[in-house]
Amino acid sequence: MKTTAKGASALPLNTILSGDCVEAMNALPENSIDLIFADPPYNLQLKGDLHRPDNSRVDAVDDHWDQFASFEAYDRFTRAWLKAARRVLKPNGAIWVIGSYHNIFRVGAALQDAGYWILNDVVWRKSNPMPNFRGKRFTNAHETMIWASKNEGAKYTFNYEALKSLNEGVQMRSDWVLPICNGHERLKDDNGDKAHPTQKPQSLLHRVLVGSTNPGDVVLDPFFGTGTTGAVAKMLGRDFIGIEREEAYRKVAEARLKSIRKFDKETLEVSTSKRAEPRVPFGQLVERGMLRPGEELFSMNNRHKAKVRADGTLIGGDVKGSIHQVGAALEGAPSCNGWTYWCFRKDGKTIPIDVLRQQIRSEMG
Amino acid sequence: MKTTAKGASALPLNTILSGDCVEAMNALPENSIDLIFADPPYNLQLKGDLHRPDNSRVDAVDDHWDQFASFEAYDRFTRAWLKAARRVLKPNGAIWVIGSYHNIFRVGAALQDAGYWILNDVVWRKSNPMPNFRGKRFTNAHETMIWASKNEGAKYTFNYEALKSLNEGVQMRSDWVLPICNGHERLKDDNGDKAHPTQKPQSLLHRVLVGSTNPGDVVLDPFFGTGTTGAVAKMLGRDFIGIEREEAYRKVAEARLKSIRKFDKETLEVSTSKRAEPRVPFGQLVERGMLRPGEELFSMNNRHKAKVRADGTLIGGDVKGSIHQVGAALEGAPSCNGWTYWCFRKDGKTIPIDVLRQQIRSEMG
DNA sequence: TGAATCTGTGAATCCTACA
DNA sequence: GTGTAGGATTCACAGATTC
Repeated sequence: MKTTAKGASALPLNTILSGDCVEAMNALPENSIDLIFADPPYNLQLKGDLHRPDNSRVDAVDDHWDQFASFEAYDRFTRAWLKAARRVLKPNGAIWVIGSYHNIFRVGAALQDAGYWILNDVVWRKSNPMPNFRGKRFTNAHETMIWASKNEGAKYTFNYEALKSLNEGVQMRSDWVLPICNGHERLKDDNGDKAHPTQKPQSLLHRVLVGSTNPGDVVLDPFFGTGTTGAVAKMLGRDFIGIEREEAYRKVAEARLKSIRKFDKETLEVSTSKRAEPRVPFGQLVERGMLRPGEELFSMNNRHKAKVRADGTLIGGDVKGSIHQVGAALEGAPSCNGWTYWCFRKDGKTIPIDVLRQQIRSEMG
Repeated sequence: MKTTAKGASALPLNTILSGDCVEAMNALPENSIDLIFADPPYNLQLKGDLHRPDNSRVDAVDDHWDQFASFEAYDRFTRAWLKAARRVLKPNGAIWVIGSYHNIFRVGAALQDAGYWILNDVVWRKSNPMPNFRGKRFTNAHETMIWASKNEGAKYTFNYEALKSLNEGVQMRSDWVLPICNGHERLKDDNGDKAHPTQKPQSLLHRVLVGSTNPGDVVLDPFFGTGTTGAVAKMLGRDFIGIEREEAYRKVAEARLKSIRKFDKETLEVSTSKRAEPRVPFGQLVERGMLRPGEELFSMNNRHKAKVRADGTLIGGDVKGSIHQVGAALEGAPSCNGWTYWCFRKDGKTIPIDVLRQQIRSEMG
C-alpha cells in the first residue's frame, strides 16, 4: 500500500475500504483529499414490474441499498455523508455528485446547506438511454452531476485547456453526450449477469478527472461499487481511495483494478470520440417559428401542397403524417425525403425547407 | 375578458393580474387550473418583506451567515408560492418550473416536500449559450425544468404522439436542444434595450404546451414577465392567466399579446394515440360475419393456432378465453395484445385481425 | 469472409376503462 | 371505492446468428 508520509494519519492510497462510508471517512485525516466523486443511491421508488412491448421484463434497480423509508430518511443519509466528506476534503478540494431527478434536488440542496459552493451542474446526455416503454413520459435520457468546491471562493482545480482539447478546441459545455456503459466495458459476474446494476462509463470519469484533478491527486469515492473511479484514476496517474459496503462489489473491483495499467490508450480514444451529425426533427422548425402552423408547403414539382400542423406533421388532402409520409402518399411513392421534397414561399420566392434545417445545424456548431 | 361560468369564482381568463403572485393565486378558486408554468426569480437578494433568520443560526459559522440567510429566505419564498400554486391546480393538473443550478435544487426538493410528484426533469440544452469568458468553469449551456403532477398517481396530460411527431417520429427525450431567445423575438424597451433579462424562447413553451395541455385548457404563469407563456398559449388555443408584479413588464406583455393570433383549428389538431380511439370488441367481428365461428386463427409467429367460437372467444389447445388471454397463455407471456398477435387466412394470404378492427373504426367515422 | 438479420438490454418513480 | 381484464407500448447499440 502506498501511503503519504504523515505517520498515523497516513492515507490508505489505492485500496478499497469496507464498511459504512461515513465511518470510513471519519477515520481518514481531515483536509487530505483532493477530489471526491460520489454516486450515491438514487432512492428510486419503483412499484411493480415493467415490461417491454415484446413482453420481456426490465431488470430494475431493486437492490436493498437503494431502499429508503422516506424523503426524510434519504435526507438524513445524504447530510451525514456530505458532512463526513467535507471534513476530509482539502480546502481547495472539490466534489462531484451524480444523480437523477429522484434524488439530485435533495442532494443539491443539502450540498448548499452544508456550505459547499456549486460551480456547475453538468448534464450527462445519454446517447443510448432506455426508452419509455409505455409512452407516458419523456425518455429519461440524462443524469445530472453537481460539481462543487468546499467553500465559496476556494481555488479549485479546473484544467480548462485540457477539456478544450478533449472537445475539439471548443470550450467544454455543461452538457456531455456520452454512451451508457455496455459491451465489453460492462463487468459481468460468474453467471454472466451484470456485476453491478448502475456501473458508470469510464468516459464519464475520464472527463471528470482530467478536468478537475492533476496527476498525483488523491480521489475518494465513497460509493465505489465496481470501481470505475479507481480504474480511471489509476489510468490517469491519480491515487484513489474507494469505500464499498458490499463484498461482492469489492471483489469485482479488486480484480478489475489489478488489470488496469496507467494511461490506457484505448480509453482515451473512447472518451474523445466524435458524435455524428445531429438529426433535426421537422417539428423544430415549427417550434422555433421558422414555419407557422397553418402555413402552406409546396412540393418541389409544384403539383401538391400541404398545411403545417402544430405538432410538426403535415395535412395534405386527407393525408396526415410526417413530411416524408405525406410526400410519399401524394406521389404514390414507397418513400420520400420530405426535406428535399417540400418548399415554402417567402417574399414570392420558393425555398426548400432543407435550407431551414441547414440553418439549425449551423447554429448547433 | 372571457371568464368561466362559475359566477363569483369565475377565472379571469386571458388577463394579466398585478401584485404578489401568492396573494393573486389565493384569490383564484381552488382546483381550477390545468397547467402552471413558472419561471421564478433565482436572484437570492430578496426584498425586505422576507423575514430575517432566527439568531440561533447565526453563531454557526460567520462566513456562512449570508449564505444561510439567503437560502432560507429563498426556501420560504419558494414554499409559499408552491403551496398557493398547488391549491389552484386541478387534481389532474401539472406544473413546470424552470431554473438553473442556483435555485433548481431547492425548488425540486420543495416540490417533493409539498406533495407534488416529479414526472421528469427536462434539460433545455441551449444551442447558442453565452461562453464562459474567464475559462474557470464549464460553459453554462443548459437550464433545468421540472415537470410534476399535483399528486402521485394523478392522471396528468401527456400528448405522447404529438411530441413524437414533433421529434420526427422518435419519442421525445428529456433533453431538448433549442436556441435562446434573441433576434426579432427578443422584446425591446423604448431605449432599444432588452425589455426583460430572462425572456424565454417561444419554442420552449410551444413544446411544453403541446405536450402537456389540450386546446381550451387554462394555463397559469405566476411569474409572467413579458408574457411568453401567454403568447404561446394564445397561439395554441389555450387560455392563460398571468401574474406579474412589475408594471413595466405587464405593459410590454399586454402589447405583445394584442398582436398574437390564434392558429386555425385544423392545424391545432395533433396526432393522437390509439388509446384515444374507440374500443371494438372482438365479438363484433364474429357478429358481423367478418370471421366465422369455427374459423382458424394463426399467431403472428405461426407457432400457434386457435379456433373462433360463436361468443367471440378463442379456443387453442386446452386454453379458452379472449384473444388476449389465449395469446398470452400460448406464449407464456404476462400479457398479449390479441389484435396484433392473431391473423386469419384469406385467399392464401395471412392477414392480421387488426385490419378488420380498422375497418370497423373507419365505418364509425 | 462479409453482409444482413435477429436478439438482448440499459438507474424506470411507465395503463385505464369498465363492472 | 376496488378488482378485472382489455390492450397499448421502444431506441440505440452490441453481439450472435444466418445467408
